[in-house]
Amino acid sequence: MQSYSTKQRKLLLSYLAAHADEELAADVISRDLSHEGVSVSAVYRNLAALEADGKIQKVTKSGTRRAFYRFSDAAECRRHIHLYCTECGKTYHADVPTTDYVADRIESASGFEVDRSKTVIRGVCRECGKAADTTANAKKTVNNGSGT
Amino acid sequence: MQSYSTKQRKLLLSYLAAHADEELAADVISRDLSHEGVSVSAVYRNLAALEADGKIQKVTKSGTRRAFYRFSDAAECRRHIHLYCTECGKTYHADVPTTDYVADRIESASGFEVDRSKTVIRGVCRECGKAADTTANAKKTVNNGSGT
DNA sequence: TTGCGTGCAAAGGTTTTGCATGGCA
DNA sequence: TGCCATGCAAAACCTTTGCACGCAA
Repeated sequence: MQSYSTKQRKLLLSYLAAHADEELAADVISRDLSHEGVSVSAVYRNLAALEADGKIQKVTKSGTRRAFYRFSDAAECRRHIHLYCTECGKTYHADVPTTDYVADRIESASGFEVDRSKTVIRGVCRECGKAADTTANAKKTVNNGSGT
Repeated sequence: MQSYSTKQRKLLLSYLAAHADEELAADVISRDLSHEGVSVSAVYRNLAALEADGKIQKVTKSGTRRAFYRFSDAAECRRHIHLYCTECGKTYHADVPTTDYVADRIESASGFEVDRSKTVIRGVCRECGKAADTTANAKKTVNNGSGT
């Protein structure tokens, strides 16, 4: 299947690049791009294509019905695992040595080949962890849901 | 908020327990449970509550519009990271030492506190990796999408 | 008895699609 | 020129909700 480089496609791509590592809702992207003449369907269609292509990831958030899309620069990001802070929503990059270390360890232990580009580790970043510690004085239990 | 133990709730819980680590669509759960008198709304409402409670996770899959839910036994699973094979859809458990190793490494390198119960590492399991290798003789490129 | 949970069906919001037209190569 | 991509609006779909009733505690 051929693929043309249309104005809409370019705009979407540059929008995504400008918002790398953020989790974006389709309607937000759509709204921001509508000024420049990109229709909702174009956004959805391109988003779907990019996702099928592995260039962006679709994620779900609790409490809302819509899907969110996350883009990261391929060359830059293929190498390392992402750390997503469930408190502030920011995404961090684990450094390459750490990533390699982690991936190797898992691969040698389980024979499981880690796909760095698709793996997102969830947890709490340093900043939010600090904040929580402070709060913890008053309220000891911070984030101890049960879970899997 | 009080919480009653209803027939539907029990059925859903035991259904989830019987399908631990699988990624289940709400309508599938609903269909399977409808025989025993659990309505769609009950399924959704309970699923939402369980998710808000951190007991199950909601995930998105590419190519479909619906949400999938994954349950794992809390006591058993809180300790280790999950490895989700994007080829066959199975979820594996990294052993506890490996999990600790990985989590510690990330925590010490980035100050990022890993939430084991919410982290799912994506990649290809040993079985599927083997299968791919065999195929690779004919077709060298196996799964090299770009990505983040 | 109190009030949470359920079922049903209607409402809701997000995402997908059909069709005619526009634009890239 | 040939075909992919876009726009628009309607359709589809999954999920959520309102309301009255049932049931756990």
